[in-house]
Amino acid sequence: MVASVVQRLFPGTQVTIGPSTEDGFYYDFFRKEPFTPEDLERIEKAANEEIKRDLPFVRKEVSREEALQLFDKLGETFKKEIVEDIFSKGAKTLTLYSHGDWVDFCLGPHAPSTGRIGVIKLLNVAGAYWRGDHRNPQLQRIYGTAFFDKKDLDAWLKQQEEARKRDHRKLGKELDLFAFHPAAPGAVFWTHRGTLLFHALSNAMRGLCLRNGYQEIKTPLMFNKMLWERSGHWGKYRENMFLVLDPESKEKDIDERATFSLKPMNCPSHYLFYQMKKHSYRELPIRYHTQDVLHRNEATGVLSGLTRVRQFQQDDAHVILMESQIADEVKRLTELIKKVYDALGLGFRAKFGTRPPQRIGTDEMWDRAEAGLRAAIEQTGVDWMENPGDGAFYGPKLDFAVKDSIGREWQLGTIQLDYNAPERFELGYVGEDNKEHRPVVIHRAIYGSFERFIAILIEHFAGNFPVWLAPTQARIITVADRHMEWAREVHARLQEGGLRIEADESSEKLGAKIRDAQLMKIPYTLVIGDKEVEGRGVSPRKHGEGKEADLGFQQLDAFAAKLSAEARPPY
RNA sequence: GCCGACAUAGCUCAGUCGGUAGAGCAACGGUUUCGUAAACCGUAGGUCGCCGGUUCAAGUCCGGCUGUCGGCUCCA
Repeated sequence: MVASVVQRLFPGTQVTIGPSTEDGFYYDFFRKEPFTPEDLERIEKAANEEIKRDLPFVRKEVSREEALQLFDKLGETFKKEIVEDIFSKGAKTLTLYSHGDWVDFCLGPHAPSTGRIGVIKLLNVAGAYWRGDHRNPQLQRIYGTAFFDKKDLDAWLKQQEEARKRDHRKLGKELDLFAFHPAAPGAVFWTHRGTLLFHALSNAMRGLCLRNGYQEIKTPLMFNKMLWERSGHWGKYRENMFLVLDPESKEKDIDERATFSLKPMNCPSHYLFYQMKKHSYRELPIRYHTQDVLHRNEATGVLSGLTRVRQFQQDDAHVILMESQIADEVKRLTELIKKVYDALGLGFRAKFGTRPPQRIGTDEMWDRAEAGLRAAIEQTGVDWMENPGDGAFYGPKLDFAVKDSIGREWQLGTIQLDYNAPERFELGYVGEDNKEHRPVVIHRAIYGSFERFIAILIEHFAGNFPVWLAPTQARIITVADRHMEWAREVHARLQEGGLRIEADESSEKLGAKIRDAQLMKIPYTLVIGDKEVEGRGVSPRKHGEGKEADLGFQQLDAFAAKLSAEARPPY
């Protein structure tokens, strides 16, 4: 119906496709002039008037010839292309739906009439490529949604607005966690508070890896291009790599001038590391964990807050193992991921990417690899779906995805089998038979990148971090200056216990200091006045509103023990 | 990279028709010493993202660039 209104208001506009989405719909149009925000308002108004006319939707089945003739007459070249497609895939007829004198095809079903639609709200307009291919003409996509009545729409809009309040970019500024500067697009400035949060996560992962048979290593950040040629990155990934060019070189070709590249991934350097010694089958699986900085030269248009950056760190690991160990290892990994996500309360979905059309290795190998992954995921009981053909060319994978506050799904953790790398790098181990064998590699990350993971966590907790993650775990505030001495002692003693404590020594009133601490979403505010000085204790106030917030007087040692317990990572 | 929008003080934002930039908070100085979400008075703070153009005059209009945002493509 929106398309019919667009064609009436903007003659000459061609229609293409207009499917429904999770929370609304979009329709792609081909028109030279861009739709302005004002145009959207006009379209929305006209569409809602059309609803009131309550025109019936009429269904009709037509043959290929009839359909082509119809859309040819209407001058709808994009529609004709889809019609051809539908019939070439074996359809016998095409279902048309019309209302008034406007007609489109659709599998249906449709509502009986336009009056049933309720209320339409157009949200925004964006560019999109015909058939999702950037070599094709660019279309204009109008996004919108519809509800049975205005009240539901308003409620939904309000909810969207609430979600935007927990946007990590907004909270990152408000809670003083990170910043960006035009001088380094896509690279994060972590503030002290943000760095504390980063390290809390990073150290928890270190501990987890240490307890699960990993060795943490660090490898160079920059490598001679010969390494990338060997790994295949030079051929497949070079446009995403930051290259170091030889200033002396007179070569025009950037390929020839390049000498080194910043690493976009850790894998090749882990293979080099593995090869520095000879390995026995008894050592396998060997697990290397690295949290080094990576650089990927992402296209300007895709950068977005912390979720898509050019410089980032992963909780990356590569497991080198025998094929017979895959099923067991994948199960352990899936359980590890589940443990971490569950501890944080993150709802996630696993996506099982199976063999793509373009791939290496035998079908028998893929059968084994996919079966191993499938068995592992089924045993752990996590929510998963199959993404046929979404595996990497070198092996199948499991991706773990979580939604952000506005509903966009981001891939975080991943488990990928790799049969290609061991060949390229000629990795080997000495087997029981005293002969050289080829191992398999598993690439895995649990957080994915710290940057993206932190973005998701900020939105998930709306900035209200649990004590173990909170940059400041408690802030000390005094009622009057005469309480400063005890406050400083409390500060020092808690800090000595390894806790992240700060003190507000300003001359503000208590209420103002409480408010400041609350706005920073600090888990505990420790009030110190006459009572606390005398009793050698503190009066903690838990973050959040309400009468229960004030926990009342507590001895310092008792509170310190409680806070320390809460400060321990849950994994 | 492509399409569109946006860019004003540290932050959030106002700035009408083109006539020489403003608020609140934060900061700084002073006063205040107070018991659970904002004490009071004062001061300072700006190359209106950058470059160019139109104009007697540009935050305002036009063009280019950079960055950000919403999508698309991409995402080993």
